[in-house]
Amino acid sequence: MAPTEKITINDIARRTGLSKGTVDRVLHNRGEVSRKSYDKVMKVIQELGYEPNVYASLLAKGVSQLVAILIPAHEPGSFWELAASGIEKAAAGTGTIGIRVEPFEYDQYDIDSFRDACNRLLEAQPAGVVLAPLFLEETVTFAGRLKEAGIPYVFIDSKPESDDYLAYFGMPLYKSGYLCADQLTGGQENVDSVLMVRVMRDRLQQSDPTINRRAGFMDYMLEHSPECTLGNLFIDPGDPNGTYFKLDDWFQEHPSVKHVVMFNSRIHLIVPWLEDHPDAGRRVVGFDNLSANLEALRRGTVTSLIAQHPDDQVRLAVETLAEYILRKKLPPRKDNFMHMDILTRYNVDYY
Amino acid sequence: MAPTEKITINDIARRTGLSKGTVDRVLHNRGEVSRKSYDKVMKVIQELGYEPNVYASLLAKGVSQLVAILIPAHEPGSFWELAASGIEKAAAGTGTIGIRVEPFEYDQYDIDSFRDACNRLLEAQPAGVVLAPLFLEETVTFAGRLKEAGIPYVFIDSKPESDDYLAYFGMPLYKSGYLCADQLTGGQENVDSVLMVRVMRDRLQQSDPTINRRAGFMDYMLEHSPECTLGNLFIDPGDPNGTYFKLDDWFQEHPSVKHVVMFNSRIHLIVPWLEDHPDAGRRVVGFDNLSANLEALRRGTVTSLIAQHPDDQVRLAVETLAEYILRKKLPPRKDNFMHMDILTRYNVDYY
DNA sequence: TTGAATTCCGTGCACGGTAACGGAAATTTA
DNA sequence: TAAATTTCCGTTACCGTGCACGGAATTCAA
Repeated sequence: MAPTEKITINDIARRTGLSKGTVDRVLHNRGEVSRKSYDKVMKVIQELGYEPNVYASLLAKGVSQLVAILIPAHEPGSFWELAASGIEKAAAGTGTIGIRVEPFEYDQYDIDSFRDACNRLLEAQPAGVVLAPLFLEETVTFAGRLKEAGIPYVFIDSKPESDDYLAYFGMPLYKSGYLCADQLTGGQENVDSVLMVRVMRDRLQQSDPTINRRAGFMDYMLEHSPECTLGNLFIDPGDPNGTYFKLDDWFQEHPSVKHVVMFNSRIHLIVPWLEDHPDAGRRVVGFDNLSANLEALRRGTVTSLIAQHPDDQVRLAVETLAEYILRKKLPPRKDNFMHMDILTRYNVDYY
Repeated sequence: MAPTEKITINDIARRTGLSKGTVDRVLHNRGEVSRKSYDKVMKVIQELGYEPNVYASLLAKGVSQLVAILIPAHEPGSFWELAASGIEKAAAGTGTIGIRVEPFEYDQYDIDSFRDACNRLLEAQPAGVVLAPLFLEETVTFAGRLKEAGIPYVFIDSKPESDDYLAYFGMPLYKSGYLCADQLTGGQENVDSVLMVRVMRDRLQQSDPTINRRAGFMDYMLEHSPECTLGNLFIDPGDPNGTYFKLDDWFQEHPSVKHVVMFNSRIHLIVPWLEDHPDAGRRVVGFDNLSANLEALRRGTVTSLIAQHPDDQVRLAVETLAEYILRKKLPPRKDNFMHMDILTRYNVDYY
């Protein structure tokens, strides 16, 4: 029933006058083949357009290949929990036949735990790795080790300057800031004041997606509301009370401000204050579909969220690796910028 | 390396004292097995938690299974072209190992071509079918034939009252109308006038998603802008000039109307008129990411689009069928309401 | 009781590829 | 030149299922 006769390793053996053992050796570059035979086999493979049968290969190999995922521990309600849910999806679907997926987690505030996770990962001898470069420098050196070991890797969320990765899946960060500004202002020109709530970062040398987002945001504002005052308020994610009082103080001084934005996934941190001080005309925009954020969106406290699909990023990363591992196929694009979802209270339910 | 020793059909044969041939016969219910042996085998299968090896199975069978897709012909730039693109995705990815995907197309305005496509489809003896119920009654009877033949099927886009389908993937239509209204008004209360552009339908007994959308839309308006006048204008998709003149006439009479909406994928039909008569304060909302619609969005003529993912619907439908065909696994949910994307000029580029 | 028809089951090959094993041929060494 | 290596290649036994074939055991008919 197949459109064309599937050609097998035996066909190649026959056509070259060699045995399938030899053909297998050239297919997997494991040496012990003379130059002449090698060329002959390669030629016939080209001519016939041979493609190995994945089932047979997997069946013979017996073992499934491991794809390791290196991400921060997914505390409940955090951004990385969303990514982790993609692991199950990737592991579940038929999309990953012959591939096992295993997460290696670390504390995103503890660089030693990161190093530790890297080592554990390498010991597991994965055939491919998915990783999010939180610790920039460490990630680059780790990528070096992977390269040395001949293990392909795919970045998600953001990526370092490196160039040896198989693929990247993430959000266009600058653009997301731009979109964010449009959502915050509702397309209105000449907004006169905006509050940007930011998180104090004590961790060093981390890759910070919010920098690019803020840049995009500010460029939009410059174009559409050049006179706008952009206020900054820094809060500490570990200190809810302090956050609350800081917001109290800030709005005491700027009572007329109607637009509030945060560039990371933690808009939920300021929701308690906002709900204690309701304002019908206020617009609040944040990022990412954490459950706490979604709740606030449903209640109307948050006007809209800009969400990426960390689970899809993981899924696509795994599928890309699977395709590469099982059939040595390179992805069509190295850098894959993914769609940004706009979430409002009216489309959040079927998310 | 596998977590637990994989148990095979031979293990079962040994444990039951029967041969693998017999085990195979009970696994596939193809008879010629005594009641006693059958029970014994089933018992051991339960105990050991046997799961067949997909590779070996596929390898032995040799042929991959066919999943047939029954959709309207995808004229360039039409909604169904988007769905068709999902076929390639489904066929390409490793997601569909062992599964061939083949479209069977018909003219959505010609019921005979639909019947014809149904027959061609059945002759191909598919192991599963994906279908969109455009011709309602015909679809129901066709579903009956599928059921009779023991072929599982999955609905996309919309679904009839039937209950024998394996799964459904589609948009929550009523909700999408609600969301649409929110986008059109930008969250403003007390909009005073809206134009709903509608398409004349000559085809009968078709399932029409726009009915539910309009209902959701009108309920939103009733809640937020009870005084709003909802104007209707019917156009003929085959007559661009007539459309243009009708819009001319209508806006002659209602020059102050700033809100225009369409409930199907053809907002692009009124774009020429809109661009000839620009209005900075106008808001225009439509559905679906046809390329013509996206262009209009980029140019700012259309304010926002509400898009589903017809390609994802097809992909998920195929994967669901694959999972069922290859491993007899039922989908976690029968009815899968999918996310509605809000597209604006600022997030359209990475769509 | 014997032959024929059923029912039920085991055997063995095929599917396409993997990789260990061992041996022939070519090359090097003494 | 014979022996010791090295290079290169064919053979073969799997991997877990599917399925055709044929035979044994049982039931039925005569």
